Amino acid sequence: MTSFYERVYELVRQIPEGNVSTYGIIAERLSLRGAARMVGWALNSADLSTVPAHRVVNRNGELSGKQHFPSPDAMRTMLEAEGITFLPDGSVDLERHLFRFDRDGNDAI
DNA sequence: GACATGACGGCAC
DNA sequence: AGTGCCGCCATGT
Repeated sequence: MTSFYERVYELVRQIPEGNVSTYGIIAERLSLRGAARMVGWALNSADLSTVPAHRVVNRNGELSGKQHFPSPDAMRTMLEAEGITFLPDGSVDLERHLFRFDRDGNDAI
């Protein structure tokens, strides 16, 4: 039985390079609407080498999870390396990089 | 088994 | 428009 974490990981892995998603969208995708916290929590136990957790930001485009990376700047650096642009206020330009899982997010896991 | 915690989000004030 | 509170669900103690 697939654990709750694996579902989150599988979904996050589907976020293409140069794109980001939000905890809320992922939670909703897992029928856990309103429980976005669970997503971040799951990522906390995720293997950063196999799960692009850096591509998950809060609904405001802020890197709320940077403190959970090896280095606080790692998240931003990795995103920039993928071509993601940031707004003057330091948040991700969601208008430009938000990935919407356009019904292509394979719900079969 | 109950209580507190947590990488969020929405709504009320 | 900014701040605060409550809700949501899985895990750890």
